Amino acid sequence: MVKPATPPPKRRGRQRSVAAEAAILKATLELLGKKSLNDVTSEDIARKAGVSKATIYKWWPNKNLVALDAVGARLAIDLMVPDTGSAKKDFTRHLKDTIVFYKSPMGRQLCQFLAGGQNDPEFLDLFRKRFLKPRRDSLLVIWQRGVDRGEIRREFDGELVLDLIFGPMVYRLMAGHGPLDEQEAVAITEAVFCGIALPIDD
Amino acid sequence: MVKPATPPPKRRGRQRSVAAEAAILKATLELLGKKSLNDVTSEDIARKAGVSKATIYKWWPNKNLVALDAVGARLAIDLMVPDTGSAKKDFTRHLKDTIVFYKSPMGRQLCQFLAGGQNDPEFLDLFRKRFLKPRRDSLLVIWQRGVDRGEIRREFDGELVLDLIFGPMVYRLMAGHGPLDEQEAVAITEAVFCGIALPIDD
Amino acid sequence: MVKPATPPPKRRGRQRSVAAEAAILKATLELLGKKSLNDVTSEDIARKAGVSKATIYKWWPNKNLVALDAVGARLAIDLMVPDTGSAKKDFTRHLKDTIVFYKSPMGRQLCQFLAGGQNDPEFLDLFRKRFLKPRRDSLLVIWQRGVDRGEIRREFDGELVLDLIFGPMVYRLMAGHGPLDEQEAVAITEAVFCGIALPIDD
Amino acid sequence: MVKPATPPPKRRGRQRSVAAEAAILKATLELLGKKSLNDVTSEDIARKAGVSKATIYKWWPNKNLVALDAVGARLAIDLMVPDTGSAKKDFTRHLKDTIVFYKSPMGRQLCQFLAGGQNDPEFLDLFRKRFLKPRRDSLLVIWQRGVDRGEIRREFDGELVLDLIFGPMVYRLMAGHGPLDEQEAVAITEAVFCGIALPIDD
DNA sequence: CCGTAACCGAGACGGTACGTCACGTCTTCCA
DNA sequence: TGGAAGACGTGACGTACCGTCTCGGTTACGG
Repeated sequence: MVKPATPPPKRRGRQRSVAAEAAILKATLELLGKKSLNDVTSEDIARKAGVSKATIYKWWPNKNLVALDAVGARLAIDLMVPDTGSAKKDFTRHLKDTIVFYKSPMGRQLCQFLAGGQNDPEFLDLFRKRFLKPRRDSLLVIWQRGVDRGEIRREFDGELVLDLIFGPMVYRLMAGHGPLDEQEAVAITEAVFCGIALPIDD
Repeated sequence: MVKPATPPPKRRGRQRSVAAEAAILKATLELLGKKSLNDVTSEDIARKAGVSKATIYKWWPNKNLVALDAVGARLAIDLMVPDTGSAKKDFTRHLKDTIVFYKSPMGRQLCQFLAGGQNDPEFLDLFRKRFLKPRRDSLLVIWQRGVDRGEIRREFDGELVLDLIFGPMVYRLMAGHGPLDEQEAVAITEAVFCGIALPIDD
Repeated sequence: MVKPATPPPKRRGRQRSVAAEAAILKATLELLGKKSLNDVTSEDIARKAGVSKATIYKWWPNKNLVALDAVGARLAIDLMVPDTGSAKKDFTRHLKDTIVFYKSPMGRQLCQFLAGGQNDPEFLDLFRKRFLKPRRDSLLVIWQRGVDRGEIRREFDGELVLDLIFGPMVYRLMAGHGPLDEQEAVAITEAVFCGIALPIDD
Repeated sequence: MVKPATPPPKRRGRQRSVAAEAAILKATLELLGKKSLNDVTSEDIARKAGVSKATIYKWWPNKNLVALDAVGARLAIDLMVPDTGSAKKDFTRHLKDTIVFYKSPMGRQLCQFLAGGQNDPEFLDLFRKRFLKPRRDSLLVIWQRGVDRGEIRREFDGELVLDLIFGPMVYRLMAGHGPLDEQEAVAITEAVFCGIALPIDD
């Protein structure tokens, strides 16, 4: 799956089992709903998927990448970006949704992956490419629209804007040092858009 | 050390070896400069400190908490907060310094700890209490001064302000999806203070 | 090996490595020739056998039972019982051989096992079943022939006869309080067969 | 205790605590009634005796020798040898008593010591000198009387006679492969005195 | 009658082996 | 020839007991 690329052009012998792959991803996803990434063992996955451990390692170089695919495949679906006509509203809306999802047991994976990536640069890289990048690219659309409509100042890089908005969420998700709910989402976008400085209304 | 609490004024029996504790923390710190937290084994620490593994486990429930103490003890020193007369300048200054430190090999620990904490709530909790909290409390002073001087709007919670400023840094440190240097530090505080929205008026 | 029971006619998956098992037993045997049973560590065995410690513990519950199998497998070979036509000569002959063997560095295992068994009833039980019993059963043949030929009084239990002959040897082997050589072997069987009492010749 | 030898001619400083020593021996003895020798840890003894571990190691080189002293001190008392006028009766009587004692929970120490001695020649040596030798010397008296009275053939060494009688018991105590009771005691001495061979004459 | 040496309890220490766990690889047989 | 079963080597884990070593404090001799 990591390198699906070209669909197999027909090979001799038994063909790769699509069922096995699906079972592996499904099992991984379910397990990740219950345990943290590194409490899920490769044997857990194999057993639950009714699959051999060797089959897993045949197609993925390690456990983490299985999880990445499992979560990635799933989230590819629900990538939809609001378009209310206001960048601020769009960001607020998306931030709220994102927070709700990532706080759910099924959604802690973002943190798990970031955590896993700290000890595995290769994995972190893939995580960015296959997980983060697509989402961020979608969100950049909001930013671009905002800039185009004259809602957002041009001098700030789009990437930076995303980090200004989602960085605080990521921080709180990972460190858990403060509340994280719809109210915070509103406050964050409000602050990012309007700034925390008092107008120097001399 | 994890629970030093009240240092008992006089205890019977052989006193806990200060040398051993110091050696453990020192060794841990040095090892953390070279390897990631979970590549440092308890035996590494024991060997390098010239200490028995059992001694480590007598005082710390696991390796992570040793590392926490090691780093904590060290950083307790260099907690100093700028005071230029401008909250924005103070935050910018501190953000720059912090970025430099956390990007150094010796400073990756913040990420390691956040990563470790994802699989160990108890550890995460302690990390917040003993590592995060003191730093944040110090930084709140900057915010408070800003509010008092009329530089910062009262309606934003101080904790939120910290996350607005440091969240983006944490995010980039952990995910590595974008650059992180002095220039970014300036851009972040600029954006957080002034907002990314275009003034509507003209 | 500890519970080979019925060798399953065909099993799925990778078969248990005969080479590994043989290497383990061989290594154990060699180590036992040099050190006492409890100076031989499981890591010694693993290293010398080029095998993982986990593999050892997969098949044997502990080190002692490995040793038991190692020695047992070896001694299964040289179980041969003399048949000179005289029970007394047979016993004497066998006692001599046995003494020579058990006094050799490679043969101290009987004592090691008896020693180990004092702290582990389960091990002692297995030692009896897999080590002692077969040897004693073989030796009972000598006794039976003696009874059949009218050389030995019927009123003594065969088991008791074995203990009368081998008990003194075991005692001296373990306690080391007296010499133990061919001469003693002769004296023991002589005494056991003819008694130490003076005939009341009147 | 191990080397009391000459009572100290008066030393400066605090005197050795008789109470501590007694407590250690008492505690050891009680623990040996419940657990096997090497399940009794030095800390068990220290705790139960209300004594410091260092105090133990100050006077005894290791745990086993403490146990030896503990048991030795106790058994020094009940060394009494029957004198019925018949060596065979005397031996039978003593064998019965001995079996009863050694089969009791408190009396398993003989086996424990022999077991412990297999890995510690020095300990085994001391065990022989301080435990075995005195008992055997006492029992030799029975043998000597038997010889003097013309009950026992002169050509057998006294030491050998003891092993003929007590070897089977030791063997069964340690290996547990056969019953051991009064009946066996009678059978053993009967066999040893009269021999197991059928008289050839008729 | 005071100093000092030898003792004592408590308990921390370095060391060594234990048996367990998860990883990712390898081997065998079956479909 | 792909895949399930499952055994394998590796290497870290945290625990247990050993016998040693400080501590602070307690006798009791000898000056």
